[in-house]
Amino acid sequence: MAKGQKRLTQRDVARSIGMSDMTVSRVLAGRGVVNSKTREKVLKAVAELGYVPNRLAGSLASARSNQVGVVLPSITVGIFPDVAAGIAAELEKAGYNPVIGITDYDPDREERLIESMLSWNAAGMIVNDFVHTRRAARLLSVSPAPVVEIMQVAGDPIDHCVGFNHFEAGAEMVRHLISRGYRRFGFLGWHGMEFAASARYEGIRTVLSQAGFELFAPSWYNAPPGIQDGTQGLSKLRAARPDIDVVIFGNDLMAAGGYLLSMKMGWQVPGDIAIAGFGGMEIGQSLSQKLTTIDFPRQSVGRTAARTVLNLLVGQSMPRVREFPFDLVVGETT
Amino acid sequence: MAKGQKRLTQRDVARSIGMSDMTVSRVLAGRGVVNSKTREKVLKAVAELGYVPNRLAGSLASARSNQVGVVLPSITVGIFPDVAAGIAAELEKAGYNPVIGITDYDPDREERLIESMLSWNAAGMIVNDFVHTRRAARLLSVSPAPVVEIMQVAGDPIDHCVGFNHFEAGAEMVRHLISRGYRRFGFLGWHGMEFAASARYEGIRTVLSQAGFELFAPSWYNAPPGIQDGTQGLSKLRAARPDIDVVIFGNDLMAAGGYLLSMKMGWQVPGDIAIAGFGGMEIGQSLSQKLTTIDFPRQSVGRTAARTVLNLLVGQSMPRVREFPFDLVVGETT
DNA sequence: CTGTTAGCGCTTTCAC
DNA sequence: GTGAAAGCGCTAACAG
Repeated sequence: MAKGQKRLTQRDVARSIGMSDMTVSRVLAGRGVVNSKTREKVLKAVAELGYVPNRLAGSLASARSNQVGVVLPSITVGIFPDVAAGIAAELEKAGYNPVIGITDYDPDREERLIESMLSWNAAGMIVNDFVHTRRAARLLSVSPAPVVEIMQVAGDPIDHCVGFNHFEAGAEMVRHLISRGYRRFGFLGWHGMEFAASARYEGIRTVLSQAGFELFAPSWYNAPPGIQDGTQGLSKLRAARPDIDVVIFGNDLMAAGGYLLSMKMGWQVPGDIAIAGFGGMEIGQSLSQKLTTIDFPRQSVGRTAARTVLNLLVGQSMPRVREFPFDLVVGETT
Repeated sequence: MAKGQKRLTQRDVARSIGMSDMTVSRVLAGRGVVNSKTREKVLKAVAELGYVPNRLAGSLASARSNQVGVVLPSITVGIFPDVAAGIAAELEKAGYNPVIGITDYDPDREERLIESMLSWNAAGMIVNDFVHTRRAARLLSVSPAPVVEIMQVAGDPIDHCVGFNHFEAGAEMVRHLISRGYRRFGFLGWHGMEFAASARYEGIRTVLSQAGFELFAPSWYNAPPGIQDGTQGLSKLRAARPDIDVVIFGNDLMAAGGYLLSMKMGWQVPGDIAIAGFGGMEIGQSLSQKLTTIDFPRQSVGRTAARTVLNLLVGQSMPRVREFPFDLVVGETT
């Protein structure tokens, strides 16, 4: 391998065909007019030499960049993989690249990632939620790059936001369950740094207390829970409170875990126990009975967040707050 | 918001405390010696002004970068989310950032992403598998950045590789199943652009044909299959060949789908039908019966790939090929 | 349509 | 321990 060779420059390309570097720049950047024969000569030389432009230099000189910073708590959990995929797909169509950073739910890490991305002249920033360290928030608001905060809409965006009304999602789920006749509610979830989940829980709690129904919410997890947390959680919950007639799980993974336990134990769903989740993940719709859940258009939010950045970049004005509708999916488990 | 203001420079910081920009540079870059009082003055000014260094300029001048390009087919499918998380975690510990690109199993997109990352002076590159366009391979091998190809080990790496012997994983699974007494094998999976999956299939096919047993592999999917593909696939397979006594699924998601179908239909597992998967995903271990599968240490591969890049960057030599062991997980479904 | 000049914001190198 | 000069590789702006 040629590891360690000197890198070719635009000038090398220009020299090889007896032109100035500016001409090569014009061809490669696609700005300004160039004679079509000259253009071809340039492209041929570029291909032959295997020249790769140094965008660092270009971006420094032009103060433009095609990188968009994307800072998320996780790329493995819940709706984030799909959101990230949506962002990546939309950016790529426009010739932009996502630079993805994972905070692992740590605000300081988020701050560092944001700083790092801004220091690389990110053209725009997509970050999770409204909660940032004071410094991170300052960096974002001071930066000339457009900023889109995703997932939630109930808050005051630094710049722009696109997401869901999670409080309302929780509320809607409860209204459905009440209309189905359920009266004794259980909840299993986490809400550590997952503020959208907390908002959903608030919605659940509020509507239930308004309606005068009880909510039994015994266990909280301090990491994003999975299938087995749902299984174990439901097992304990039932032991403690056999009278609970419906359990709302913080996400579809947990709900699936709860459902699988119910099957194993021979509990009738619904009947002995009803089950609901959040997220609209494939697993919930793949069980023997389809899970009742709230489906969030995950890819769409990602795509819209990306489009918002891209549009702002070309000077098009965008609504500060973009709320996406969610879908109550009435399955067979309630 | 202050969108659109002129960006602060090192010189602004220097002026504000009556020093030269070089001194600020030394403090911020941590190179060279600076009087400790001067250092503090600089840091104070930096914090007060909210100065964020322009790494573009720094990296251009120093020809150094802390960005590592990571090019994967997907971040939502199979083992990739965990691999990516492992890479990100390890890079971050060392003060490096991953720049993640998603090819969606498109070689041309991979080429574009690789070019883009190299043009940003990526310090290193982590890419999936050994299959690239000719130009992408050339760009990687010509680049001064260390390159690590991940997932597979059976091949000739451009530079370095870390991954699994997928052929052997398939072979091992079949040996286990044969030892359990199964004789009529079914397989459901895809192997479009997922070369690791193809290698596993080859392992399966080879061992079976050596042993003289039949393999019925009717349906191929042209996208990464999920739970429901497993359900539908098994349903059709059973209709066509009720005598098949064990089905190997290309991944644990499909296997879970097959298992859930079996529960629903009242097929005994194993007995009426045995089920095996690949991946070691949570879902397989969360079913009423634990799934027999091959567990790949996904995070570890990511971490090791990252460490390989980081070590090469500091001049430490690394083995060209790093093979990770996998685990046969004997569950209750075979 | 093409070339020249200047400079992006930083770091390297060499003085002092 | 600190500063001055030069330059990384490209593009903006202007000249021709």
